[in-house]
Amino acid sequence: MAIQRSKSIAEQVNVILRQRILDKTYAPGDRLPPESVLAREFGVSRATVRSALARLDVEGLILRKQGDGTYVNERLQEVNTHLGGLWEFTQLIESSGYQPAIKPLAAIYRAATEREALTLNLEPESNVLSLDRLFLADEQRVIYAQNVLSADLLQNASDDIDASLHIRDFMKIYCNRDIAYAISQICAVLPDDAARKILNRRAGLPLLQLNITFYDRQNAPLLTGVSYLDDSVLNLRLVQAWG
Amino acid sequence: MAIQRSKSIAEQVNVILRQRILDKTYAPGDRLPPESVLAREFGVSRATVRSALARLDVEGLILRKQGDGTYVNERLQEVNTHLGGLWEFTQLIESSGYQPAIKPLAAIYRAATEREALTLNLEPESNVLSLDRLFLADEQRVIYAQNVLSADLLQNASDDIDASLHIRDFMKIYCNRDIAYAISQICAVLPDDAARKILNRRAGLPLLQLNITFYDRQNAPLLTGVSYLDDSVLNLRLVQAWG
DNA sequence: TAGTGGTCTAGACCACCCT
DNA sequence: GGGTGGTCTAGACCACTAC
Repeated sequence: MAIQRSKSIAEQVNVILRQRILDKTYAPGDRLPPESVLAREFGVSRATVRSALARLDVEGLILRKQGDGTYVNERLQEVNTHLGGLWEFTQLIESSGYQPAIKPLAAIYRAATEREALTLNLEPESNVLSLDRLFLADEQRVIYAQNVLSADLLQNASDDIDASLHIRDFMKIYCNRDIAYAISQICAVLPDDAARKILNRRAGLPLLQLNITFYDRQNAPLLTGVSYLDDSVLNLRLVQAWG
Repeated sequence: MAIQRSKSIAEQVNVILRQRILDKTYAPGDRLPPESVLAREFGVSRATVRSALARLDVEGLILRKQGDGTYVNERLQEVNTHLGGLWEFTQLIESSGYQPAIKPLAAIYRAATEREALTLNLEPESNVLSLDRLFLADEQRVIYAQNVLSADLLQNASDDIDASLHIRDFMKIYCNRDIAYAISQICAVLPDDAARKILNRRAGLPLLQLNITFYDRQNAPLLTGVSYLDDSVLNLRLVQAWG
């Protein structure tokens, strides 16, 4: 878990508060100390504390009541992800209580399909790297992900690519690119035989299909892919705070 | 460009900027004026402008680049929702380019099922109001929603309930309750015959199923339901900004 | 009424990108 | 260097809730 970009003060406060909620220093249903008290404790301004609390609010971890106080949401034991974490498959698996693992199935260079070239803004038939990966939750097969990126993006075109990395780390290490946002389409499908067998799924049962394309800050498409998610194992529970 | 004091200033600035993006005053790919200029134009502080821009950023409508500027995301024509709008079905339909309509199918009182009583924190067999509604997109049937709430919540227990309201307005008008957040589960299912026929769907085709429960700020469950979504008509396209 | 979160301000400094 | 967004501060007032 090498993210460690808790650089800003607000982010650090966020981490501390989250930890206190998780280890029940602030127990479920409890009222947190007022923002002014937290600000004094951490030696920061109230605005900084509010910035940290805002994230916890969006995730549903806390409930804020004007004129009253801020409370730990006691209903979040059963929820395994908030909306922002939808595309972090390993994190999704982990927060469902499983041990995540990524098993690379294939990493091959080939010509782009028409759809891929269009999505990635490439010339037809351009050379792309195709990554097939299987996500495991406690040895159970839960997500089958097929991703494609332009071969031109790869800087260290070594032959031994570590396809078990998080997609974000993969893009950073091999392409020196940062993912800024993603556009996705979610639908229900009956998987083809290949996907069905890889996920060890009985015929006739539907799966969730996620078509995801990642972009960088310059709005250049970096990577596109199709993922199949077995929702019989992985409960996709989301919490969404109301604006 | 008068700023009214009714809603928050940041919200009004947000609406104005969103409008300018939609009507192409700020065209796709364009750089927005700097925050300091916007602050001066609206006569507000830079923090307020930033608060307004933050929402547009989360929705993917703009891309912010440190040291450079803020740009209109030119890739958002095809996206019909951001994650926060997932549970606003009419808004979802509207932003897909269709005319939304809610057709009430049934509004009956009955005893709660075991699952419903558990979810809503009710005594077994409590009296509940069951609302069956069909969402139309340009006359096409796209979402079939079955919702249930405790009969005790209804204050004006009139016989003529308007079930064509948005669920948020419904809770406000008939129960005087505000929805604070929702916990949902999303999965792919083969619908039973009833749901299949209501949505006019061929047999054997999967649908998206959303199990949603709404809560208020006091963390009391207000309403729970199951919705079936026809993703062949309604493309569920989401944009998710990366933290 | 006292205390809470919600909002807004004015100003400061930093990190980063451009030329 | 000059300008941009990113962060943080100190202080103010408002809206709401509990008592």
